Amino acid sequence: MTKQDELGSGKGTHRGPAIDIDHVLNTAANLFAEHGFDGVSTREIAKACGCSLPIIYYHFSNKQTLYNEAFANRIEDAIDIIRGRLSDELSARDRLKQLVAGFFDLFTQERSLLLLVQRDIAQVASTQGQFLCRRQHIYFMRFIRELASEVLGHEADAHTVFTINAMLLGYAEFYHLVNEGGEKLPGESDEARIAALQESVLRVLGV
Amino acid sequence: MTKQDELGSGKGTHRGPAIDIDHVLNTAANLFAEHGFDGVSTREIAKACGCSLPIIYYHFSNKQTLYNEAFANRIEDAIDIIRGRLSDELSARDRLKQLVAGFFDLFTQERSLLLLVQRDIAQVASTQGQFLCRRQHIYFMRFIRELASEVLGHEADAHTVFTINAMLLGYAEFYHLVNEGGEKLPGESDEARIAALQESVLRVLGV
DNA sequence: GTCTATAAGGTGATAGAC
DNA sequence: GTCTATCACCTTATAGAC
Repeated sequence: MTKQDELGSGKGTHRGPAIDIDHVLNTAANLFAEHGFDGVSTREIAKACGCSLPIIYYHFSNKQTLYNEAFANRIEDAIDIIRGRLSDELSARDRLKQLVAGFFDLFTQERSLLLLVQRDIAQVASTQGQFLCRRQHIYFMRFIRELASEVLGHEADAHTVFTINAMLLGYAEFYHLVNEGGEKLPGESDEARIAALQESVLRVLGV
Repeated sequence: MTKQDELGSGKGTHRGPAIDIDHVLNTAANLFAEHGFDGVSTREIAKACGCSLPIIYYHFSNKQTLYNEAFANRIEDAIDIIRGRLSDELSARDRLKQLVAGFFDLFTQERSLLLLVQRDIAQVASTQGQFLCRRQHIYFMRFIRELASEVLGHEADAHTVFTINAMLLGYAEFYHLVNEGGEKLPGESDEARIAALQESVLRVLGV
């Protein structure tokens, strides 16, 4: 929400901005994803951004705010990216398959996105955090329910939708776990994995 | 009662042990689960245990060691608990259903166990941590593969096993997320959820 | 084995000069 | 807006008395 002025709107007497807000948000998101909120210090973030610590605090009131904005900045477009890949001309079944493929691509290719979501989920389930991606979560579940219902020809029940959602997230988690862990992923290529995952989703739907 | 510990073999001139190792491990596991490795200090753990900080360091060489041992202590019996619930007399299909129910019960009833596993997985996928529950993970996947193969009558393919595993973990994660998040879980009771989850697993298998 | 006291350094955050 | 310097506190870990 709080997208900054970017540049140029200031007093104008000084040299150009020494800090690129978008760069800070991206760098912070990556570090938070890797090490978690408590695992990275504001000093480390400043250093990684090539700027001083106080300038961070000048633009973000505190560490939590920086985290929240970095998180939002990284995840805000995620749903739109998946949605943008759907072509309306296809059948509901094929759109559902595209949805699965889009989710797979997004969360396997951008590891930091998944890590942020993972940490977000874990925090909600422990310290009653705020569930920063609640909006996206609800939206995505509704999305699946609509497509699933269209495929089925009747309203999909809550449990099936819940399970499909869980399967997709769990799959992405295991994907990175197995991959970075040095073990062998199932299938020969990501295309084959997507096809198999789509097949599994349709099976859970019973079609 | 049973556990009071075996270090009475020391000098013997002092009063009894002021520290219960098992209590420390349990307390530490709970705190680490809630707040993560970096989110809790050794001081907080000592305080929660009702003992001094140095005595922690006397028994555990450093914080990481305490974490590893607390983690191991909490997760070591997990697989056995699930396995112990299986009765050999049943069909492979029913044993697979029991496996799913056991997994569900274990990871939904003991939230801290799931949180530890979640954090472990996230860490492997980021800082190349050690994957503390690697052994259990491999064991569980093999377990599923064996039962699934028996149900199918032929060797289950890697992707199906992978997906089922992912579905079970993702389900448990979402269970806590939705539950603590104040939203409504699918189904009317855990029994109904288990039944639906078993059904989904069998559908993924295609039986 | 257990304690008090403390070392050595990192943390979030800010004051104040420019 | 951006910096240097700094505050007050917290961190992991240990030394040394008992």
